[in-house]
Amino acid sequence: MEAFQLLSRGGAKFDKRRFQKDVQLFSKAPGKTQTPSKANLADGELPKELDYFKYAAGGSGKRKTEGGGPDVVKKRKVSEEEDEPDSASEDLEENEAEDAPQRPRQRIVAKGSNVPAHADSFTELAERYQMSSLLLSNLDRYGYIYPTGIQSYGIPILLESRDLAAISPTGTGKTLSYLLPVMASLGAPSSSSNSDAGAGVRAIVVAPTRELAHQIHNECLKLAEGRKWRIVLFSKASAATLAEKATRDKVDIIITTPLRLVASLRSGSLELDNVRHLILDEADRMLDSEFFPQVEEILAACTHPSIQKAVFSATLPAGAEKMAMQMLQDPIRVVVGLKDTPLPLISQSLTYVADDPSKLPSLLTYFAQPYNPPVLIFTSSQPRATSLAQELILNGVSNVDCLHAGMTKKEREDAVSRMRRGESWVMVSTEVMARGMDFKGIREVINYDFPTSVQSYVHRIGRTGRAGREGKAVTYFTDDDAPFLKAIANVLLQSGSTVPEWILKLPKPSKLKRKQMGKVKRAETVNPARRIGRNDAIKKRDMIAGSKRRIARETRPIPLSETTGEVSS
DNA sequence: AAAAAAC
Repeated sequence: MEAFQLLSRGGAKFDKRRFQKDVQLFSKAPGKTQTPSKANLADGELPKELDYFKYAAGGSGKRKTEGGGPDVVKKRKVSEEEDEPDSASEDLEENEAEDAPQRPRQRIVAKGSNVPAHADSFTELAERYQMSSLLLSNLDRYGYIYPTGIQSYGIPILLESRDLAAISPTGTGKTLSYLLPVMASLGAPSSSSNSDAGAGVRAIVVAPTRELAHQIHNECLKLAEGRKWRIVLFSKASAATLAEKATRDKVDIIITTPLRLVASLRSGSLELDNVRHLILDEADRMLDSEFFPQVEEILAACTHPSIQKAVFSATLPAGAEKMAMQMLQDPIRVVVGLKDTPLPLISQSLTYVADDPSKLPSLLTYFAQPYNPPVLIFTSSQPRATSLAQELILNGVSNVDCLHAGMTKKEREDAVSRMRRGESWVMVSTEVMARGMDFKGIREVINYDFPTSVQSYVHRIGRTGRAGREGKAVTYFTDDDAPFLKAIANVLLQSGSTVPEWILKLPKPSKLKRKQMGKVKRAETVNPARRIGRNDAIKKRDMIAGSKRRIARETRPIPLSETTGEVSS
């Protein structure tokens, strides 16, 4: 591992010309620059639904501290010039009024009892809820100009102490949607004269990976600047410190992964009886079968009668949503855009690679041509991530990094910071990077291994195209991936990308399976050996059906493209 | 449907 990091450190220097296209895009900002300012916030004439332009201004604005300020302007320009009434924008506008909008608009639906009015600006929020001027100036300092859709709807709901299930696409500012109201309603740090604060931790944010918890912690620290909040990124070390009561009582917010918190609960070193705010980020992940038992334990430990709970995600399958609604009290459900759908800003494509051995050559061909770094590559397992990274390095690809949960804490941290500094051109990773991570300006996501669910797909490709930027996502698929191909293809379609017609003609796997069960005798579907030598049609159908009982390896894999005629009938 | 991730 070390050797390969060394290898990856060497090689060509960062080539600025690679970015020239952007630099030009950014700097040739036209007359209508209109630097976002407070004056804009005051005009109060904003539409009820926040459009992408507005969203982009708010979201990419925060990048001005990290680099490339003018992109706020750039995005605005792009949005204004675009008048592509393509299927994606139409989808998103299905509930929109009659005025034919030139820009795609987000559809925002808030359901629940007595839904608080949304707020169109941060100043409006501050006035309505007496938010501290410090929070407001920190927003300003970090370039948050306009609230995004989810912020504009979600923040008032949380500030009015309501429970919330928030569904909003990747990269649309969900983190701020809960951090801001939590900090605003905590009022002041516990250590100061805050009479009704009580003793012990007052707010908890739970996230599925260390990297994401770390990132949320950083965001939280930004908002807290200038005041002595005690915001703790929960780790082994901080857990040990928090075991002392004197320390524990002064903590305001803990940001943690579930098992870390549960470990402290079990050891009796931490009590959550004063927790007033509990946030589950990546809620569907937190409620899946692996994490849910831990989340249950956390929920059970939060015994304060007036606890506020909220869940956030870009995806929330029906089952997870049901569970979420059960744990929430009189919740309000906010959906921005279409559930389980990527932003149309991400141009997606599917690439057929016949089988696993064909993937590496395809990827190397890709890297042999000019490409836009940084690129994030997803594999299905830790060993595959490691070996793919090594292969890329051996084949001369520059600045390759790897990140998966099998690496040490330090290795992971180092990989993330190289990514943050823009030193990684190519990051090979696993599902651990799929959710929540906000690396600035990832230009392209490559699904080297096919994602195992629509949710995984949506989150993975959501690492690009964040905060109003454009992004590109390529997904490799093999014959083995056929059973799940159509579901993903539909996601592409729904978000405005195009899909080869033959893929759309694929029947639903389950349906086909049933059909096949009717035709093929039971014994044959049970015994894979019996199928060898059968005619191609059956083999093909087997592949499409994705039966676990695969045809023996010696059978030549049949490219899916050759099979469409038959299976689509 | 299944791996990854959480300590």
